[in-house]
Amino acid sequence: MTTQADAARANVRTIVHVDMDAFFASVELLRRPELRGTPVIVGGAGRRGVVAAASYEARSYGVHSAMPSARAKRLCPEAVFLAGDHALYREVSTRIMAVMARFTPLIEPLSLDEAFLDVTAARRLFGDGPAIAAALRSAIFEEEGLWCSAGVATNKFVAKLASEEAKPKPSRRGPIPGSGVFVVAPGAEISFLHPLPARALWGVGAATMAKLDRLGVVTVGDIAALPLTALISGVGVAVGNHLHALAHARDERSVEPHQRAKSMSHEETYPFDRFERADLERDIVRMSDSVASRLRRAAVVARTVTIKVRFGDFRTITRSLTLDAATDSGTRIARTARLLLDEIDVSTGIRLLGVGATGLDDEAPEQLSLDALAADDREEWRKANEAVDDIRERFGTTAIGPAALIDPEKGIDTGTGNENPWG
DNA sequence: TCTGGGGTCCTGGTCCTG
DNA sequence: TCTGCAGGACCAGGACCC
Repeated sequence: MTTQADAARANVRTIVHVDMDAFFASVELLRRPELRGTPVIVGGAGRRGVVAAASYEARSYGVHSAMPSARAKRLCPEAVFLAGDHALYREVSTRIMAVMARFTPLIEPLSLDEAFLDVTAARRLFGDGPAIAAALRSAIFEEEGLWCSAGVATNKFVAKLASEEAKPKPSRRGPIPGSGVFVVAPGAEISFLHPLPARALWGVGAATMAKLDRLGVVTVGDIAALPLTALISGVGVAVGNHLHALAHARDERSVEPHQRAKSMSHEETYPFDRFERADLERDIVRMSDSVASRLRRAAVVARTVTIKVRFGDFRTITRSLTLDAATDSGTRIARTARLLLDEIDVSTGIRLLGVGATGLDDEAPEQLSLDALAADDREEWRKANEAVDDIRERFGTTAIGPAALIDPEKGIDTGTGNENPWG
């Protein structure tokens, strides 16, 4: 454990990583308290669903997130499956982030249930890093009834691994409580890191671990002991440099509070493979509309439209097209996505379809477009889109949608410019 | 066992342009 | 006018994260 004076003397940053414990499952238990003590699994219970979150009781059976739900059911037949309510999780997450904001404005959310906080300046007001982490943890529990684990260290990456150490551990006799807060004192990073398995490093997944295996690497310490050239020849330049830095506890990244999204997408796996192009085209319209709506809500426009197709044999391809001018129009995105889909043979069956937008920018859309709608029409459609967004804001996302989604006989936008899927 | 959804980042190939 | 080269943009896929 470090003290405030120690940290100040060392003139180092104090980073706290906060990670909610089994977040989705814990939120569900708040409104279903009768399920406490029983294994709860949040995720798709359908044919092709996977586990989004599992309570520690479920984890003691070997269930973990991203596991196919069918397998989770076999491992833990008595588990209660819940569909999940992302709108609720988002609401709770917003309130939790507000609690964090009382300690520091330097908060970088990683997801709904995780965030980095730079509390270096906050130490003067609230005490040292461990004290802040403990106070934060108590405040979140008092106000939301949810526990989190916190890691305290001098950089983001070590703080993240530290929060993992603080977490409860599943066991057959019930969850074993964690310490709640785990501190890696300045100067103790190497002795903390080196015994950990190499897989613990951010960026080491199955593929990279297989390459590291061939280099005889087991622990983080093994990576640190390798010459950089050997590491690079084994895993590539970018990954090699990255892992070499992490294994020596070097991570200079700052906590970035305001990160703009770089892409937005919507994809769906079908319960059964789809073969009909007309079905897929209707989904293209629906997904494009959803992506465009999110772009407008975020006040950004996209230059590149991407579709993702996963075939029945799990082979996955993407196709993308960069527009001459950025857009936030569902019509434009759908038209582009349909052009991309036209070049794909769907006769073997489609398991997943997705539409994405990348190359996001703040600039006004369609300013330079020559082939898009005439300027007056664009203005009309902009107003129409704004009206649609307004209706959805007030009455929900399903209150209004493209006409092509209502009448399957009618067909959709044929891509000639003035036609559109809305009417 | 049969593999979600929404993201980020990296790499390598191709094409275009100066 | 042709060729070679370098750099950038675009495209596709892979790996990884929560």
